[in-house]
Amino acid sequence: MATIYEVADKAGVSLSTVSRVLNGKTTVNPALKAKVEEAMLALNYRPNSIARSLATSRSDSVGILVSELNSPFFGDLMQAVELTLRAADKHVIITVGHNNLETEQDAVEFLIGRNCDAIIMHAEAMSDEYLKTLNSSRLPISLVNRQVDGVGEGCIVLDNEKGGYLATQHLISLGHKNIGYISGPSDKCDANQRLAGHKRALKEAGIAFTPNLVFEGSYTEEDGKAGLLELLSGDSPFSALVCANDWMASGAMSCARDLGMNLPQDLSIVGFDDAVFAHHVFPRLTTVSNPISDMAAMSARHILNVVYGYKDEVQTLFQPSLIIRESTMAYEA
Amino acid sequence: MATIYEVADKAGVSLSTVSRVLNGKTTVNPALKAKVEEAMLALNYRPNSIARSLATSRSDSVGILVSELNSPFFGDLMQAVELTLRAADKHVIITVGHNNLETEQDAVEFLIGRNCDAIIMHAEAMSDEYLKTLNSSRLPISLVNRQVDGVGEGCIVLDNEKGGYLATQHLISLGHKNIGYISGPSDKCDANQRLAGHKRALKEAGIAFTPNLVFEGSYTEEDGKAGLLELLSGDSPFSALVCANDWMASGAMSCARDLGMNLPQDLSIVGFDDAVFAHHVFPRLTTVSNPISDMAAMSARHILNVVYGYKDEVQTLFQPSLIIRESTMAYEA
DNA sequence: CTGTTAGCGCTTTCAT
DNA sequence: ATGAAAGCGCTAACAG
Repeated sequence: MATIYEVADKAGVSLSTVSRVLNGKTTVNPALKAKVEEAMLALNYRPNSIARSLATSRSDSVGILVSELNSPFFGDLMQAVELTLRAADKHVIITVGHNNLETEQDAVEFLIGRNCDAIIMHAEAMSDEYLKTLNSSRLPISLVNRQVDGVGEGCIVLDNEKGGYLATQHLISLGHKNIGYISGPSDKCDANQRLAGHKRALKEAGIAFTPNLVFEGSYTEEDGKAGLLELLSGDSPFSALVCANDWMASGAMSCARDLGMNLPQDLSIVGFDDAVFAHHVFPRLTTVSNPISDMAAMSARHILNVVYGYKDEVQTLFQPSLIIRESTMAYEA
Repeated sequence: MATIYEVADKAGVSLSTVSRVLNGKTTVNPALKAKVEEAMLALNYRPNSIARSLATSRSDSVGILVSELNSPFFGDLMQAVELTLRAADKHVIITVGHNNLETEQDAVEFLIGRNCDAIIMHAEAMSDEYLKTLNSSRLPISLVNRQVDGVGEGCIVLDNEKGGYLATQHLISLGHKNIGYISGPSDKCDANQRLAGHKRALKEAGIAFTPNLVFEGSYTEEDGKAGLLELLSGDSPFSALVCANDWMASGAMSCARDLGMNLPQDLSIVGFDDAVFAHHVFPRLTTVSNPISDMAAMSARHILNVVYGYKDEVQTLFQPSLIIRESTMAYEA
């Protein structure tokens, strides 16, 4: 790989001149500039971004931290961030936290070591403290799906409470009165908010909340199944079920079918997230949309503002909306 | 961030000593070593991998090039590579090619500029030439799902022909004689191989190949629909359909249902890849497994061998297998 | 075994 | 507008 020296040599100028045409910040004599460009072409010169990064302690790339690489949710998140940043000529460095504290911290240190200009993350295990400290160091962060005081506009969140409300309210409007709820893990803030929304809808409709009718899962397909089984074995009957995400809804659906139930006649089910497969399941799943792509893009935009001097509006709170498909129907006595 | 100088200072040694304990290649006086480690701890020292990379032109990280970030297929690929490499303490830098020549080349140059020690890629647009050149430069590459002479063991491929054969053969064994085929784009090698397998199964069973019964799509859900419609409008009836991937199968299935067909009674369908959603569709999809995770992991292992001195066996050809679910059934006259 | 000294390829004052 | 020179944080000969 040709270096800037060789280019300077070939063009008969100093390396600072080459550097200048490279960065285009200051003006360079057109004639020299042409020579330099010619030399770069001839030598097939590619600037070494490592060297540049060492010299500037910038890198024109932002880190992303996701929990998993192979989930539709994180797929959408990564895709949106990458697209937004690519449009601004920034690169993206993806790391994985595997939902584990140590791995998440490793990932962040990797990114710091790589001179990332900022980090966009979906951190599940890290403490608020750590995140706050991180953000107040010279490395801006943006948190998707998590609210941490002290990170301010960097937090891009969904109104989960509203989503939970929407799901349950939909069922109530369909005439259901006994509604089961399969929740996410209670140490996840989004899970609690969704559940809170569920309770609010119940309360608003004058329906008493029945603790027996909620099962706490961990967002997996298996837990959807386990949850349904558990709820069914209890002594509180129900004609509808809301699941705090689509995976659990899918698990509950196939379990219900295995049990010989007819969907949605015997049980109305609503999910949450509108994952890609929501319209693949049968019956197609009524769910609450989670505009993760928009949120991720916004997160990227915030970073663009903060570190690269852009001046776009940023919206920090996103609204979910109900997507009615075929997995829910009116209550039949 | 503390530098190696400050550590050396604090520990009262030279920076080379610090460098030595850092890399652990040569022996260092235990007493000094302890001092250094203490100093590192006190200063919360983190080596700057950029600087190290500039000095060594190595980076302990390997690049990955995928076509998309948000597809189950590439999700599995990335996940497997990341896991394998993480276990060997290597990092991964992911880039996206968007199925576009220029973007793919950009991505590769980004990776080169970042001093990646190797690249694992699923390159769709790049020419064999380019790939070969790349590989013969000092940067080893590994190609998943693509065979390029000159890259040798770096090519990790699936026996696509076998897969196509399996799919069709399954249908034939079920008594079907008129079998539609929705193919992938004919400029994709895997698509052609799968089709070739289909033809072989037909021939072996003494069934004449009917060009009218094949539709060329581009692996999208929409094309599954378009394909079915096109085939249905033709004058060659068929009782079964093989789709060259699960997306198209899914599209064909929902289209068929929209048309009022009963599945699988009116039409048996088999897919290819065994994507996550294959068991979400209804009826659950009979398909051909594509062991992409294993292949990706193998690809990583090959890189580990070539650039980091590991000595594992590598297998370059993988076999697909038939996964029978509920979307296919015996032919009824 | 330890310290000194050059770089790695580029940016960035500082003069000119 | 251009060039010379210092330095980003680290590794790797080379002496000692």
